[in-house]
Amino acid sequence: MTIYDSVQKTKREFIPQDDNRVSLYVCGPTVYDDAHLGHAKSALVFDLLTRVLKANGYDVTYARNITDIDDKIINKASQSGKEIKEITDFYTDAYHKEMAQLGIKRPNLEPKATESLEAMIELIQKLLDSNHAYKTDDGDVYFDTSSDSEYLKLSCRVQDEDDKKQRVESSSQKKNSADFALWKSVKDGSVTFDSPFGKGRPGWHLECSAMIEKHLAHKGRKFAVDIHGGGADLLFPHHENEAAQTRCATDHALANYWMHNGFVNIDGEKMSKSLGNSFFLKDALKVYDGEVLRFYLLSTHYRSNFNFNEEDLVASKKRLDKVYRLKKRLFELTCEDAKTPFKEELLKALSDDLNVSTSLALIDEMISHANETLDTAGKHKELKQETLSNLAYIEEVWGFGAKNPYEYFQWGVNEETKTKINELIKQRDEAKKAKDFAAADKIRDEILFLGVSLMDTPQGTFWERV
RNA sequence: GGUGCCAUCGCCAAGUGGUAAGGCCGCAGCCUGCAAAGCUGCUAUCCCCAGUUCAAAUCUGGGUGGCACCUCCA
Repeated sequence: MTIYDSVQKTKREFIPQDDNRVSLYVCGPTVYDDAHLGHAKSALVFDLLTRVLKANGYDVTYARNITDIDDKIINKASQSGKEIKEITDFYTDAYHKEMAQLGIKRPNLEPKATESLEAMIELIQKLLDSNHAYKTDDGDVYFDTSSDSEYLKLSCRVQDEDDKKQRVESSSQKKNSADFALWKSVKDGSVTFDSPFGKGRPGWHLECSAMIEKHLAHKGRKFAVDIHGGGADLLFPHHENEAAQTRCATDHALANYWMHNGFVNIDGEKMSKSLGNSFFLKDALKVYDGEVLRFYLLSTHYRSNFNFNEEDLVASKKRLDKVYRLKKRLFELTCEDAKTPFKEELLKALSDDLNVSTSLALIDEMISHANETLDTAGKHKELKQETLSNLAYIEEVWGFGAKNPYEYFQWGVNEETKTKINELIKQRDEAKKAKDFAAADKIRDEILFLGVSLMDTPQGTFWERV
């Protein structure tokens, strides 16, 4: 398997440190608001990665944190008059439910910041003891970036000297402008946690380093984790700072491979609060099947920026439809597991830094070939078995195609309408029997008006939501 | 201003030296009472210029045009 390492900026053969055991850490959400499509993209990418790693025989331990200590959460609490925990529990729960609708499996570990304070304090203490951190008169603790010769190497950045001076003057407590807070003291009596450095709260960057050290780190190895992932924007400063902390406080580097997923834009514009164009997952899920969103959001390479628009989503859905139509043709047959060339090819494509395009092209070709053979006369028992087995493999590795195909095509249609459609289909069947095609076509138009298209087959008339 | 990324058919999108995958849309046909679905066929020489090479979308240089990060952000 190969992975593009976004720090070395090159594709590398993936070799875990510890036999076939893989540790993967991904920066998760700060639970103060609803998840948007960007959160979905990130969670999807690493869900796919986990599935591909497992399909390659690796034993994967996947951790994704929940940031439940943060100024934005605290602000929201004070504005709304709610308790912190009420807010974080609500959004954590919503996050899980929405991601589940996208077919995203829960990671093995989901450490919360509030449950990792000891590990954070321990890490700060180590940094203070080794002179990589210092306290200010205000009671804050900062990481001393000048103490780390490797600082900024991860994100390949160059410190601008003029800029450096200016910023230090404006915040005199810091030794260097790039220094970041490990512990912020809180004096106004709002939300605080106790520590040997006084009351306060931890810095954001610290959380991930501490949680990795506590839950995931390979002790005594060169790297704490095999793969560290997150959104492209996190490379600097978040991952740079994380890596610095771990490097200076422990005997290993943070990660061997770094993976950063591209951004989701909406109709060509960056999602942002100020533009008011954040597309929340909960809203998208009202209009589209979660599985369609999964397919669409994963249909382009994870490192490219993704431009979400309805037209492309519709085109993407049509592609997924084909998987389900084939499944429909083989409905009621049971599947025996078998090794097929298709599976090998599919996995090979995905194992090349998640080459989803090639993988999807293989799926299209497999479907086309199966349909072609099924169209020609004959029983094709072997082909049917092989195809079913291939479809099951797609479900396992890609995470789509698991639904009942009839239900898939009728997604979002309420029971009342379903009854009405079935009634109209009966009427049309009678008209067809009587060779009254004008009446039958009129009924079909009526059904089409309900947003449903009909398909007459030897097994009867079926319908799909358009 | 600094750093980095990208530019392939109407749209989405693979392909990093050997002569352009796949999907959507469109057109023609088979099938169908007619459709839908499915199948078959057709549809690009890869932003521009120069260079390296037997050979370049793919490498080098220059240009043009996008984008991202540098501040909380997936």
